[in-house]
Amino acid sequence: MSENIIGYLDKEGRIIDTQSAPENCECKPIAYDNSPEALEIIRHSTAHLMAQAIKELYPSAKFFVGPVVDEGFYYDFRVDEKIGEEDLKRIEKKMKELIKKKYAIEKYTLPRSEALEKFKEDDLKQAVLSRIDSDEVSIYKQGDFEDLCRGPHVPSLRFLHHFKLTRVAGAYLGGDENAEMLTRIYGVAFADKESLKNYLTMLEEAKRRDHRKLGAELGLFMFNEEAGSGLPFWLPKGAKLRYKLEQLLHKAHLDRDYLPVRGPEILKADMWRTSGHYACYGENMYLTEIDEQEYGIKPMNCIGHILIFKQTPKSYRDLPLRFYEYGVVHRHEKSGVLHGLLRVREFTQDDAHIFCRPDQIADEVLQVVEFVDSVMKLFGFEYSMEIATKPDKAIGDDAVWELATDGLKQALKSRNLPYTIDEGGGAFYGPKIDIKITDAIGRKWQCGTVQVDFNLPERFEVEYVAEDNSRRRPVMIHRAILGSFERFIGILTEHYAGEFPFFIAPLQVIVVPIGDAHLAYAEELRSRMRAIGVDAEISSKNESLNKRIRNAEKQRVPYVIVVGDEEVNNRSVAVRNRRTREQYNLSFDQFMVELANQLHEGTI
RNA sequence: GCCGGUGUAGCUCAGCUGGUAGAGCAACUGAUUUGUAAUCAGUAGGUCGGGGGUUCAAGUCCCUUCACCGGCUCCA
Repeated sequence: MSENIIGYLDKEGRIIDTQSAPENCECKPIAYDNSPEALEIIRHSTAHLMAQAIKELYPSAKFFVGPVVDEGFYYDFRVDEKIGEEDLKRIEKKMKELIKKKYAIEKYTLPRSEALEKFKEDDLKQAVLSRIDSDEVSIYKQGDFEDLCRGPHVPSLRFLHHFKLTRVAGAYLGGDENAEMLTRIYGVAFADKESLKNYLTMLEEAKRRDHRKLGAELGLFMFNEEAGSGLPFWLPKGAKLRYKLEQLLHKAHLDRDYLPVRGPEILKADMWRTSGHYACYGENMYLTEIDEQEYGIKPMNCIGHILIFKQTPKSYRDLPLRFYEYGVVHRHEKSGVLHGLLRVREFTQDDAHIFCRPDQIADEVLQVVEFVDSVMKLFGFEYSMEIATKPDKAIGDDAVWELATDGLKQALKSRNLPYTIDEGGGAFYGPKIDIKITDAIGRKWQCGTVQVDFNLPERFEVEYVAEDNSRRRPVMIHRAILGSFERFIGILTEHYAGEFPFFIAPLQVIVVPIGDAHLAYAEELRSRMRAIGVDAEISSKNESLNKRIRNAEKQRVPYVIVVGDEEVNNRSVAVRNRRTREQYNLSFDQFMVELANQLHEGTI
């Protein structure tokens, strides 16, 4: 065995560790490096090493499972003591001590029945065994620590060096909300020091971009403890940013033949019974009573649009009919899931419902997908699409679901658009395409969604008159591009690290007059900029020039312009361009042209 | 909702084993009128998240509640 080999890939592409490989295996060796296969082995073994360390520090610990996940690994276990962030350092230290002992990692197998007997005192191991079908199970042993495990593992602890335990968490046994909660520790591991360092740097970068931190620094939004959690307040800068986004998208909707509508915030509970929300979504709804009648605050906007559609008889000539609304919705999200602007209890969706004939579905879905594409490109997001199918809690026949799901698949296939399947992830009334965007530092977020719905039109007896004068049922396509303004602005803030593109920046230009003598000129510049719709402010407080420039830069304003004697005399500006990080001089008229061009970039 | 953690001036934080609060920045006032990332000086700011308890004495200990943070489950 070569020094550097930690496992093999067999013909089917499965990873086999050195402990399991047969003598004359015709397998491809896996070297100790950062390949996905090698990392899988390294991380899994690091999880075991962590378990061994935990067992030494907390002898009462019992272990459940310790798999490899996206960026690292975790191990779930039960322990009498409370484990906090500080304890991670102790565990890491113990892990390093264990490495020095250079234990080999050995494997042996047992018949299932013997394993059941061997672990009869350990209910968590029993739980693991109950999830395994095979008659034979494997045990890995390092020093005096052994664990029921499928592998793969590195040959020896001496291969483990570059790891870090990142967080402690609680996790339900088997992911079941009603089951016991175990302690989970997450960690990361790499084959070399540099990769670990890069990963930790990325975490720092994510922290630096955190929209909650930037939101406070830039004066975008706030929350108020007394007012209630999950209820955002938009501060002037944030409201401006949001307003610009709304305007931009409003124009885009009008260009695409959408019609603005608006429904009420609260509807009688019977409406929600008809729609199925009461039964399927009731636990997330805020209900109240008015004049002895039960009402529900809307968690979605569909009903309003349906009732507006039904207000007058519709002809096939009216279809597709596209209603859109910046719909404020309220959802009782569990307290523990609230997270800045990314998960709140009151939010505004850029929601639309397209009423169309079944044969128009594919076209409409594609148009929405193209709409999404142009918005994502505008903000420089990559994205992927996922088709989510019928969930457990759902309304409507399987046949209808299949029809709708096929419609979505066909639309994407017709343009060779790639997608993956999220089994059981659909809305209760129909399947959907979820759009997952990838931000500047590689994180994925779900925002936009397209949902095909045959069920609500049925329940509300929505119809149109066809060419042959018969009554037909339209299909509803629910869709959102941004998802919600709250979540999208949170993501945008992190994507741009607070340096928003000019066309949505809440404050676009700060004019810094060097002295009082230049104030009149600065004011003239400001009013001319305002006249073309540019948000400009003057920084004329009695502070040093350097400090005023520093403060302007900290606000991440796209342009800081400095004006003194020279500029007043030449009717020019000294520009600091935040995007290009350049400093240059322009006549004011030229600068105005530059601003107008930048404003125009926000058109889709 | 569940597990673990945190909560001191607008913000970032200090306050040892209980002896009734402190810094920097921000704010305000004055001086300074500045050429590209923090001018100097002074003033004012806190029922230590809320409520209850233990104690001669609580920011510090206990209970409870609210909010936030890291996750789980859920989700735009």
